Amino acid sequence: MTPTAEATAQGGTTPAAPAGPAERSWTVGELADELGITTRTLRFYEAEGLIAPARAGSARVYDHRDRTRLRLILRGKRFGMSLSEIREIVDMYDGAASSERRQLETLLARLDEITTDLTARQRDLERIMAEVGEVAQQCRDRLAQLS
Amino acid sequence: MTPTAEATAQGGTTPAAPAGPAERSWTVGELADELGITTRTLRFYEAEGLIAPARAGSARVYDHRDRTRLRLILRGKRFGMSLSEIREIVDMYDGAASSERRQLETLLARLDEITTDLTARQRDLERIMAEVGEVAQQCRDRLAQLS
DNA sequence: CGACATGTTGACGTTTACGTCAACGTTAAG
DNA sequence: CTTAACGTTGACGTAAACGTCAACATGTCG
Repeated sequence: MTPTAEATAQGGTTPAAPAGPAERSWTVGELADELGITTRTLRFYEAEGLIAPARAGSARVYDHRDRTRLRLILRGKRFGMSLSEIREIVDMYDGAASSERRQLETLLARLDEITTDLTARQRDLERIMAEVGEVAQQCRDRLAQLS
Repeated sequence: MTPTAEATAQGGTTPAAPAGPAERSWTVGELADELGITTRTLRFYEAEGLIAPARAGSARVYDHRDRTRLRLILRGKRFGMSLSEIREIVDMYDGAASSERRQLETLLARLDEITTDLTARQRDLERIMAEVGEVAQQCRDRLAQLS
């Protein structure tokens, strides 16, 4: 329904648009390509409440905010967070604009926990890198021994 | 079968054993408790070829090497590696004792790749921490505004 | 000697994070 | 107007990483 004037904001560089900072938008396919994921994944994340792109009729329309959020999500994934953990965090980005003291305080407390966890992970990472480095050194030593 | 003299190495502190540095060993349950995982997980890792504990009859007997390896495995898991990736790495720990030039060289190359990946993850982590820190700061600002 | 704790091997169930169709609507080109 | 490209919503399949349960052996305490 309503297929009237939906095809807005397309031309990359609107020459001299006086009242708009060239609001770029993406389709599922475009964004999926750019992020190196599939459209299925994007729809899945939406169903899981991780993102909520606008719609042009029934088609999804992603903006900069969505894109940023997605990159955050993928970054979280890359170092082992589950989608529900990620959702918890990205939801906080919205919650930080709250104006209720109680809500802000519990949010801050949770952020502290997360920071603690992240710090621990950082240490884990350093240890792993150190150990990988050790093994590499052993390799080099052995190679040297083989003159 | 062969349930003869298997119950070795039990008493924590053999009073004055002259020729042994008190080789400690663990049962599945003990090790699972210590590592905060279940016995099922330990058996699963074994089936997947990640560890190969000794046997006393049919019972599994883990030594220090197994325990170290397990901690490595869990460390890897904690920051998002799959079990097959982990297996690849822990196998290298054994491979580093090789004496074949070719093998050592491919191993070193792989270790370089891994290091690159780990470095990338480190950056991801730093970014996430920075962003979480920003959100926390926003919270504090808003709390301050509520005087 | 019987109960109980702990071990063993299957075999099957479950959750997460998507992949893979199928069936359909909508512009864009030829 | 047909075809093709891209979008939509289900519905079902799947691989990884265990959990759960059954059926059994073994050692030990009272």
